[in-house]
Amino acid sequence: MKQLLGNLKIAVHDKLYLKDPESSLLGKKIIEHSILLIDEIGFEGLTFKKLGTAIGSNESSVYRYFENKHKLLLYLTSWYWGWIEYQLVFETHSIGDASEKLDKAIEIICRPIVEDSSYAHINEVLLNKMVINEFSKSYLTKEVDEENKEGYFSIYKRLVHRLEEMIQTINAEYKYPTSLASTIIETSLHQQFLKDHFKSITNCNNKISTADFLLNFVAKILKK
Amino acid sequence: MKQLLGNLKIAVHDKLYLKDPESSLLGKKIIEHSILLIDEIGFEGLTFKKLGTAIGSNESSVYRYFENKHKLLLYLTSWYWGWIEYQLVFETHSIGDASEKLDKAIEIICRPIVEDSSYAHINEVLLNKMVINEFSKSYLTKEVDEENKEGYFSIYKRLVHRLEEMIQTINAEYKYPTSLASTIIETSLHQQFLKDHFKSITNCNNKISTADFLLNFVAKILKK
DNA sequence: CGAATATAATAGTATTACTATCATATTTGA
DNA sequence: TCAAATATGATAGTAATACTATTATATTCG
Repeated sequence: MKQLLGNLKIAVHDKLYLKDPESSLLGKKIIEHSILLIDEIGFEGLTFKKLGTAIGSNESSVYRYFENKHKLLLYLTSWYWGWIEYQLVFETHSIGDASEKLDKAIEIICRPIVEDSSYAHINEVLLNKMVINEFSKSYLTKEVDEENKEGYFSIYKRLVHRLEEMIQTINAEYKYPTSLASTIIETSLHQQFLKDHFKSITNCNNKISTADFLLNFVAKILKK
Repeated sequence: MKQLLGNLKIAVHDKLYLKDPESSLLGKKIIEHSILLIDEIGFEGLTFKKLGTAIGSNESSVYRYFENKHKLLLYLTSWYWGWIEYQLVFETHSIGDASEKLDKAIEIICRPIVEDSSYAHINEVLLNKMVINEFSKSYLTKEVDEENKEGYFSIYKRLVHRLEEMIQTINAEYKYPTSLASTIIETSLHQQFLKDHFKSITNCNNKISTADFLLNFVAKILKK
């Protein structure tokens, strides 16, 4: 993985930033500390003023990279899904059997994150936590339709379509491949959240993983 | 339904308000217009100042009923789940067959909302839209654990447990009844949202309902 | 009818979410 | 290498938000 992704830049929609944060040290510090700060105080608590202080600079420097914190959230979540997508594509590429392929994909989506040293400024473990807690907020807005039209969610949607294709290959007669694909991703995040905060309404825990639940689930649904 | 619920007050956790909005005309107007206003401008756009104007009063009056808009959101979503729960309990009560019972429950959770004249000040159609768009935001916060301990989410969790019980009755060997129950509710909201905003990643539309997807889904998962 | 309670109006505060301006440092490219 | 361009840093300012506090005015209730 490390070797494969070593020099790959995760391509995020370029209207999500004013200046590419990957293009400078300061930009990378913004990304780095936004993840750390959101983990500490939550997305609602984040302000560009605090983020400015965290990077040893001030508000105005952050505003030169991102219009507002909503765009920053879109940037971070897009990056995350892009990163997951690469792993999924590379790690399932050589698998011939469709069922095995989908299982692997589910494992990749659900597995505990390990840090990827290719991106030194990004703490993937915390970024995953952030996606679990904040991703929904990136689209549950009044502006979702415009922003969707702009293409801000295309990486996420593409990931859903990759799962959909696998599902269709396994069972072409199954009537809801797209919904099942989007449900897999949504459920992987939701059950993870429940495990951390509403233990009484999930069976997922340290012994039973979200992947176990989803693998069982998908196997039964797609059985002919 | 109307007759049954006619005089029933949906019981919402009493720490969610400072003064019970059901106890006065002004309180009911706050509830009524908060739903309308959130539909218009979204939860992020809502302020107590705007809400005050909407009810023909001002900010300070609203603050006498609710501490802040987060508590108002918790109140509204609790009320919604309580209302759904009553329907579910009454409408499935007399059904003997467990599978039939769960199917009915899913239909109730997913069905297009019709206004319930028992609660004149609540527009259930818009409230349902609000729950789809805003419910996640009520728990995706830094305070979720404390608030959960306080019992602010108990109606929602109780609803999940009602589904869980049905699932267990149908198939006692199924290993993930709680996760399946929480997934059903989450998916019903999520697929509805996708249908409205991300059509390309769902199969649900005017012809195929979210209930169709979930019914098919649950039947396969619980088949012995 | 007077006391208690609910509502309305106004004012004030700290913070947020920016925009604008200017100074200074750093890079780069002729 | 030096001037120009660009990036960063610091400060100031604004409208709006999310409240709290106070006082005045209705309303209702014993």
